Amino acid sequence: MKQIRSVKGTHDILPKDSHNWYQLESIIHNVCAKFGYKEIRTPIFEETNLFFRSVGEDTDIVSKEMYTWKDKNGTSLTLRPELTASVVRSYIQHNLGSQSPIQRLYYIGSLFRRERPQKGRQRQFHQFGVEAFGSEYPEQEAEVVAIAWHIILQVGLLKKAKLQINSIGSAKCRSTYQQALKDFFSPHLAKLSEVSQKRLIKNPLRILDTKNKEELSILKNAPRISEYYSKEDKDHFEEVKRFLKNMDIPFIINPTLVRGLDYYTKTVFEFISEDLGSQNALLGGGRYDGLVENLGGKPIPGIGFAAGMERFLLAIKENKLEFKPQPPDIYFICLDRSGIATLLNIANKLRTKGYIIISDMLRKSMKAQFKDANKLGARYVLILGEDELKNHTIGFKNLINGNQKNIKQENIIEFFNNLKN
RNA sequence: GUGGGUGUAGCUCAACUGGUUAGAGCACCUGUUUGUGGCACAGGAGGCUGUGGGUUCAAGUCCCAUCACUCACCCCA
Repeated sequence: MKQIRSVKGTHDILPKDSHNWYQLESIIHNVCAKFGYKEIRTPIFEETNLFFRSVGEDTDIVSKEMYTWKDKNGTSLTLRPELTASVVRSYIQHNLGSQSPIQRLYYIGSLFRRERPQKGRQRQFHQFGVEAFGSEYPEQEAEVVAIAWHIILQVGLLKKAKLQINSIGSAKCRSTYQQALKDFFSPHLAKLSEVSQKRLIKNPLRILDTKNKEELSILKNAPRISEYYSKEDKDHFEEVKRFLKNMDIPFIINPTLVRGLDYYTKTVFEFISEDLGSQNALLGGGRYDGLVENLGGKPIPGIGFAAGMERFLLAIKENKLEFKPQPPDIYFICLDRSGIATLLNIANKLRTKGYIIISDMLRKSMKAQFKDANKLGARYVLILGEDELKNHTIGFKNLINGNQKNIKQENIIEFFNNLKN
């Protein structure tokens, strides 16, 4: 019979790795809490229309990468390929804006895109991200970037992650710029790739982040978005930069950074890491002042970012910054079957006091149990054998220095509490 | 969707131009120590060499197909 494997592009998170996920998640929760952001959890699938209207029908994500099916009642449903759309939907649906003019949210969850897997890219993958609704001011950019910066600091990747920022202007200046790009590229039409030719019509901005060498050389002389900023756009971007400098968050300006989703406006940014291979974006985001309105809400400005959990963990691993799993405090050894009930009872009492205790389930030899204790990194071993049972005591051994003594069973909790101090 | 690379033990990898029973390290189990871990030594278990076909006296090795994994393009976290 053919063995069933996990589906292409999906991965099991095995016990030897799961603690790394747990640690990363707890850093995310802690940092977000420091900024007053609250977690939001939305369903894993949505109506397909949500992504048409937010991400954009012409993007690759929507046009060829979504897992979409028809529900029994005929509605088209889709496994979410990104999370901003869902969060905005939820924000509008529950009228969160009326509870407070500022909504600071963050999320952690699975996403699905049907792409060819490669390093740092899977079909089911995980992102965390933040979304802040309500403020049009540049300090909101500063705050959101600072959250990203703090998380990167906490996981130890600050030296490896480079922040790039750009402004793609507000909707008005962007449309004149797009026209300018069309005018500029038209004479070079023949030299452009097929994809770029299509983009020239639909979304000329996207030509800017091409990797094609020939196109890059044409690009050198292309008009810059910065020449088309309105005064307001320009001032806004200057303020963002000033605030970041004041927080000592280093960045470089990348005028070709445009990002692939349709909804971005003004500030866009990415943290790049060189340890990720070709898919080098660790985290990316930007402002999306029109999105809430686009999806049927009030004209509320918003800004956020999304970060790849797998990419974070990959970079953490490459830099040997992996978290240490928590070892048990105590390994409880039983030598005599008649002692099992007593062992389970005492172990449970110690657990209610907060100790992590592991005991053998295979009735192994004492030697094998000691080996387990050592392998698991337990600090202490408790031993319950014939003699101890007879005398109502427990053998105690410190595995670090080898010291050993006998303790009365009734005093065991007190003994450990004193040990801690 | 397109292109390259790789498939041998749980993991990392050996096996000269095709040649006898496919090996090693790590991990696992047991023992040296009948109630004491790490270290050392000894032993054990674990394989349809991804799958199917072909060439050959003979295939892990060569050829074809297929599947899987992987990297890259496109695009994105």
